[in-house]
Parts: sequence; structure tokens; C-alpha cells
Amino acid sequence: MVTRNDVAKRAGVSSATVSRVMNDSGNVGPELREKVMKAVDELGYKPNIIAKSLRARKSYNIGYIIPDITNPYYTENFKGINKCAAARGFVCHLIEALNPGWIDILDSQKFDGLIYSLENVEEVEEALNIPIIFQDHFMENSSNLNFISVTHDIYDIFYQACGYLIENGHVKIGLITKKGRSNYRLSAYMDCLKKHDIPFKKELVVEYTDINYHYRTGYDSMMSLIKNKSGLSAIIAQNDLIAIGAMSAAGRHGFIIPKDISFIGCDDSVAAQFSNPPLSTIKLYKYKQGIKMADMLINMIEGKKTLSYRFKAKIIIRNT
Amino acid sequence: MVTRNDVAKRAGVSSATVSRVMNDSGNVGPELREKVMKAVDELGYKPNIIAKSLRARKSYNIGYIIPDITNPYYTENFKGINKCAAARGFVCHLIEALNPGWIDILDSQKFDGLIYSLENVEEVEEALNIPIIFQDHFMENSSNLNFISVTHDIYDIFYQACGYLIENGHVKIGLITKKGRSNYRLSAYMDCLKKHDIPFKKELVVEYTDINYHYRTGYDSMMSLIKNKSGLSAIIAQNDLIAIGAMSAAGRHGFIIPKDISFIGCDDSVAAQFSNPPLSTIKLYKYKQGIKMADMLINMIEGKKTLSYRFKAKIIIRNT
DNA sequence: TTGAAAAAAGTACACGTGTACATTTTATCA
DNA sequence: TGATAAAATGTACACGTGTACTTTTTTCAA
Repeated sequence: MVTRNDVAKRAGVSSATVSRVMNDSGNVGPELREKVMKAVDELGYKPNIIAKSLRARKSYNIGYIIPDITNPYYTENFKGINKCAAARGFVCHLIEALNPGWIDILDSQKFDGLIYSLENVEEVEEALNIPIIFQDHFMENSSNLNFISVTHDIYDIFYQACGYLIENGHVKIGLITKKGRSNYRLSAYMDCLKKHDIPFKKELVVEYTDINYHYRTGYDSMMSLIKNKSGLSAIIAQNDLIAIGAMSAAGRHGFIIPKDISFIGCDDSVAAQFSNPPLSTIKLYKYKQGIKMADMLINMIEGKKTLSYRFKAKIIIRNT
Repeated sequence: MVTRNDVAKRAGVSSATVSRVMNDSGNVGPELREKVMKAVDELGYKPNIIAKSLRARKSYNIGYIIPDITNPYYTENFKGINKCAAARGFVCHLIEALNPGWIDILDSQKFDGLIYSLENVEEVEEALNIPIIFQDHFMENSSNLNFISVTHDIYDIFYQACGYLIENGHVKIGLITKKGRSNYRLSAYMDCLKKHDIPFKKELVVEYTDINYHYRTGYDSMMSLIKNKSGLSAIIAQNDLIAIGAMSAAGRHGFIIPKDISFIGCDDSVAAQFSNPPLSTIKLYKYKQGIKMADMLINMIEGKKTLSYRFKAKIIIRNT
């Protein structure tokens, strides 16, 4: 391995001068700078990131903690995070919470900050004193400046979705959503029904408890709705995968989509474009959100004051 | 941050003794060991992985280089890799090659080894002298012990798939596959047709050149096959996503699946289970493969001689 | 009891950086 | 020209480890 000292020796300068050239810090005369650059080039010198980290007491690593890596919502976010992080000299590490023992990684690795995308917020809150961004889990701008949130306006989104279905003549509308303490999806759904004088029926709602929101969950939820024989004509699902899973269940029971039953998802994943038939959904700006989150997190790491943020979204009508 | 010296001071021993206790190296008397453990516990000491890395000249990081993070084939592999890596004290970093500039990461970060899953092998080959496992890209056990491969028996798999369709009465069978120098899929397909005395027709094959194998690619490929009006009755696709994309295109053109046309994918992803209708496919053991690859790679990193490996696969018949 | 070998514990240094501080060279101005 | 500030360069050390080497203590046979 070629080190800074090798470069210094080759260029006939001190090790500090090489450092100054590499980091554009301090004053270096033009001739020496030239010599150093040449030596760097000839030797193919790359600064050792590990030594840098040790010295700077920074790992230049951030962690992105998600329930399930096969869910495209998170991976699209990850793309944005990576893009921004790379541009600012950071690297993002994906941590999947399905894997038991994931929390050990937080101890053994050093992270300068975290983007946390699980529901059970308590697990991390006091454990660490690094900046954390909570994704899709709204938090007040509290006194603890280390914790902020980046969310979509979930309430608004589901209110829109429900309203859209009602305007198209649907009355018996089902909802498949994750159970949680403050369920914005459920309350938006209920408020919207009320607004249109449609009575709320408990048996049209499935609140599941799975940690990962995937096809299987949607499939099982839909099965329980079908068993009820409540004659529903439309479904709002927590996300696209759930909707597609639900469509699969409906398809296997002979329902024709959208003649017999309509579906609306949330996310606008690629899977929604190519499902059969293509799924109507709500577009979330995942890539942008990833960039925003990484940018905010790194700002926090660098000591800049940062406030919580909320994204809007828009409905995309396809064939379901 | 609490360091080893803090622990040493608290326990009234030398820093080296603490190190010996932490790493179970050398001889430490039972009383001192006890004292040290207690101090570690009280102070909540965790060894600094960065300092460890610097000293050991090892990052305990491996890289997994893939074309596209939203493709579940790779993420399922990643789960296995992570599982094994974590058990052996390593961490795996996902690098997506769609992101231009990904190759810089190889320079700036330190990786002890790589699992490489792109087609264009040359890019990495001589660039680095760390162990590399090439996934799904067969390599002879060469003199360079740093390079080995872990593959599926692609030829056998596609020979099986093609044979299955022929046995079920199909004659006009289409193939959608990635263009490459040694295309095992294409040759298996051709050999199998020949075996059954079915003439090979060039216009039934689409060789695409996209770097990522996703829905869109399958959709576009299918569109070009449909335009040809070659009257085909079955499609073999490179993977499930391609197959589902192709099914989407067929569906939009009024084909009923599987009455008018059959599909067979490759991977057995979750998406295949929940597609509409559920997709017939070939099961690849991704999780197992991930574990195997990580295990082999870490063995190589630790200097053990390791040889290339090949997985078998099996057909899964569903409704397409 | 003595001496040597084995076990236990400690001391000191290197891994490759960034930077505070010291020193040397150059520029500025009366 | 000389004095003084500014710029350029160098020296030395700390970041938190693991371990080679040294020193101290224990063990045990003669």
C-alpha cells in the first residue's frame, strides 16, 4: 500500500505538505503543489479512508434502517440517499431489520447518522446520540435537535384516494393498512367517508401487523375481506405491493379487475406499471425523498440546524 | 467515547490486558479477567472498529456489486451474504452500477473482497488485487487464485425449461435473453430445439442489451416479438421480471394467459408467486447462494484456498 | 531452598492520517 | 536597507487499536 509518506519522499517534501495538497487546506506554493501532484499520479496514491476516519473521529458512514430490502419503496429511496451521500463524501449502509441482531450492527459499526424507517421508534431513540432522521413517522420539532422526521403527507394522500373512489361511484370501499398508534390512513379514510355521508363499516378495514409490507400481506388481507362477503367494490391499499398481492387474491377467486372490483395502491413502484392490469396508485417521490433525507442528515452531522420536512404526492390513474 | 484505556484505568490493569481479554488472546489470570469484564460492562465499552481496521489493515468490509438494487434477485442474495458475513464479523456493502461513478467507491473505500455480479468482467479484473467472486459468470479455476466464480447451471436450466414447453406441445417458442459473448441460455435453447427436430428461427429470439433486467426490458422485448406476428405460443424469459414485463405487454394486446400464450421465467421471485396469473418459473436458491458466496469470499480473504462452485436449480410449474 | 521454565502482566510502538505549532522563506513598506 | 508581517514549509503528536518484546510472578523439579 502506498502511503502519504511514500508520496512525500518521492516529491521531496514533507508529509504535511502532501496532506495540504490533498485536502486543499493551508497554503502551498505552486511548484511544490505540482511536484506533489506528479508523485501522487505516478504512485497512484489514494488516501486511506480508515486512517482518515480514525483521525477525524468520523466514519463518513450513515445507516439506512429498513424493514425489508426487497421492498422497492426503500431501495428507490436508497438510490437517492446514495446519490447525495456520495456527492458529499459519505457512504450509506443498508441495514435490514428482518435480520435479527441488526441492532448489534449499530454498536459494532460506527455511524455518523441514521435514517430510520421502522415503526417502533423507541428501540433507537435513546440508544444513540447521533443525528437520526425518522422516515414517514412524523415527529414534532422537539428540543432534541438530533431527531427530525421526513414524511409524506399520508393523511392528505389517503383522503384524496378515498375521495377519488367515492366520486367514481364507489360506496363499499375497503382499506388495507398497517396497524399503528396514530393511523393517518385510517383516520383520513374515516373522515372522507363521513364527509360524503357514507357510514363507516369496521368489517371493510384490515389492520395487519406484519413488519414487512409485501405481496403476501396483501394477499392474506384480501382473503379475509373476501371471506366476509361484504360485497365491496374497491380497495385502498397501504402500498403497491399490498395492492398487487390483494389483486392476486381477487384474481384467483374469479374477480375481474376492474369490472368487479377496483384497486388503488400507494407508491407508484415499477411493479404497479407492469402489473396485470396496470395499477392505479399514488405517486411518491422516493428518489427525491432519498436525496433530501441524505442532505438533511449530513447537514445535521456537520452541525447545521435542520427542521423536519414533509412531501406532497399525487394520484396516478391507470386501469384498476 | 470510552476507549480501551478508560477500561484499563477503571480495572487497574494495563491496556494490553484489556485487549487480551477482549480478543481471548494470550494468557490472562481469572481475577484480572473478571475485573476487566466488570469495567467493560460498567463503562459500556465497545472496541472501535475503525481503529481495529487501521491496525489490522483490514476493513472487514466486502462489496457486492450489482446492476440494479431494485431487482429482487440481488437483494435476496444480499440477505444471504449479510447473514454469513455478520456471523464472521464482516459487513457487506451494496454497490449499484447504474450509478455512474460507482467504480470510484472501490478506490475510496477499502474492501477486503468483492462479489461481482455484472457482465463486463474486464472493468474490475486487473484493477484490484483483492479476492473477487464472480457471480453467475463462469470462470475456469485459473492460476489467479484471487478470482473464482459461483454460478447456477444456466445451460441445464434453460435446456430443462425449453424441453418442458416442447413436451407440452409448444413448437413456436420465443426466447428473451441478454446479449452476451457466451450465451448459455441461447445455446441451451438451440440445442434443445435441435434435439426435438424443431427448426431454429432467428425472429423468435430477442437479445437485449440493457444493463438492468427489469419489467421495462421484458415489456419492450415482448412488443417487438408481437410486432413480428410470428404466432408464437410460449416464451422463455431470462428472469421473472422480464417475464412479468412481457406478460404485461401481452395482456395489453389482448392475449389471454395461458390460453393464447405461455410464459416461463427464472428466479422464483416473490413477484412470480403473486403475478396475475402466477408465473411458472425456475427456482434459484438465492439465499443459499448468498451464504455460500460470502463464506467462500471470507475464506479467500483469510487465505484459504477456494474453488469455483455451481448450483443446480429446479422447475416450478404454476399457471402460465 | 534454589534455579529455571512457564505463565501473567506491562511497556512501547506502528498502522496512516490531520493539524497545532515551530521554523524558514518571501513580500511589504517606511 | 531593515523591520515586520505574511506565506510557505516542516516537525511532532494523537486518534484507538494489536502485538512484539520486556519484566514480573508463579510453578515445580532437584
